[in-house]
Amino acid sequence: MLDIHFIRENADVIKAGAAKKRIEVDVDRLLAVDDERKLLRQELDAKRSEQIRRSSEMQYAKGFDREKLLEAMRQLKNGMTEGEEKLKAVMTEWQKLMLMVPNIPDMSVPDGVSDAENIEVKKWPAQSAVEGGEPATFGFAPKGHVELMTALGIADFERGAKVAGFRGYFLKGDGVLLMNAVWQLALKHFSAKGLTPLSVPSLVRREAFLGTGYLPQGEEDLYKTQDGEYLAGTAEVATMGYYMNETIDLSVQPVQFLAFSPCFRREAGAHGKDVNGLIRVHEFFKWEQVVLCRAEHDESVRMHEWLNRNTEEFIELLNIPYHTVVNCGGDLGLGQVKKYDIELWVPAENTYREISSASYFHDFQTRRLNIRYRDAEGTMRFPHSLNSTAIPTPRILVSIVENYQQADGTIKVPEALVPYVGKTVIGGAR
RNA sequence: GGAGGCGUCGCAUAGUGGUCUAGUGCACCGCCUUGGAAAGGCGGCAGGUGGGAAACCGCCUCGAGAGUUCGAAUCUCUCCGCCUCCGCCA
Repeated sequence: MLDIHFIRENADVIKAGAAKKRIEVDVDRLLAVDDERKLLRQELDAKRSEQIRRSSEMQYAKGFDREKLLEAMRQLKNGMTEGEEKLKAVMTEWQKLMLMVPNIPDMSVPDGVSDAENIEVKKWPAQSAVEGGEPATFGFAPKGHVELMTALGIADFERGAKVAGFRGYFLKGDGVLLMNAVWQLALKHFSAKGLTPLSVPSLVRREAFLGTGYLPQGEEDLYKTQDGEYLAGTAEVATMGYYMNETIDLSVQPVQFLAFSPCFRREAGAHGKDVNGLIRVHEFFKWEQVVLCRAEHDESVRMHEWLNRNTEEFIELLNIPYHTVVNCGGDLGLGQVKKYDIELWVPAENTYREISSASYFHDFQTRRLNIRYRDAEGTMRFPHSLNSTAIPTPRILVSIVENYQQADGTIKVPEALVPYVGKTVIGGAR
């Protein structure tokens, strides 16, 4: 949510921003409703003021005076009830419209409709081994992770579907060790960056979803319980909710969390996509970086680069080819100002696949969540919020097993993971 | 799952229908006093929101929302949270 004063003064900027994001919003309607809101409020305030004045006279009034006062108060109250009802109706529309106003994308965000128009800003390793600029070289035709993992008995998709349904999976044996090794390495790497580990709820009440911007628009993508909670698709929701309705202290340092949680996604709009394997599943586990910092654009930009770089470094530890893209306007969410995606090389598909997403929001989320801090001058302000994937599992296993596969179908364990897996090769002689 | 209790300013507490512009203590900030401090004295000390150039003025908020009333921190209902006891349970 944006500040209504800001919207009033910058209606054209908002409209241009929404157009860049390909989001429809009726700013003019909002401004008209807001005018009405202010007018009704003023009328009502004047009446309330009179009511308060009169009712204090009431207690001392006797006999005829009292009767007269009572009658006057009744009429005043009738007028107030009418005004209150009008205001309530106006406020309902006002709030609905306010929740629809998107945050403004940064100048540096490229124009474009969909992820197809995201722009590569970095490729690693810098010199790709293969002509055409693509990174992976094998002396053999690389297999896909479903085939590899099934053959090694470290994942079971048939039984996954039998037990959990569409997009179900089991990890087994070294598959579990590999996932656990990624968690261990992530905990070590990101903690060392100064992030505080946080284990967070996945079962979360509606409020934090509204606050982070996943609701009201994203209802379709969420699982809901019979008690009214939702299953979060990311630890961001609960982590941002952590300080909701609180005043935090940012005088010493930003809030920096490394949150872990199971994640649940209905993938309602993606029925035909990635139907096999570990790329797109309904439940998974993710480490997420979440930051609250001072409400300064430069600070947001600095933290954004830092968060994204943290994840790039982690991928470099695993030594998997990747590139980083800056997302175009049409690929940005309602609250996002700018977003980077990190995409890892998936040899069997001969393409990069998204593994991480780093975004900043300015005060869009904290305003909705009512998280505040006192700045150096003592003024209450909404901090800036950012979040970025640290690492998702089991999706990362796709790139690990495909990039580290050997001709005989065994998988070399990335060096950084060896201490946690406890072996150098998965599969082969036992 | 059952029974009961409780949510008031940063913290602690007072307040059971109008005199509440929510009092008091602690903490915090400024000043006085002091060689410096403590103690003491004086003053300040909530967040929103609307009007105004400003001074200032109006309105809202006693967990949240709805209701009763001319008038609600106070009465009623619903929800949220916390505590105690019983039951069940990893």
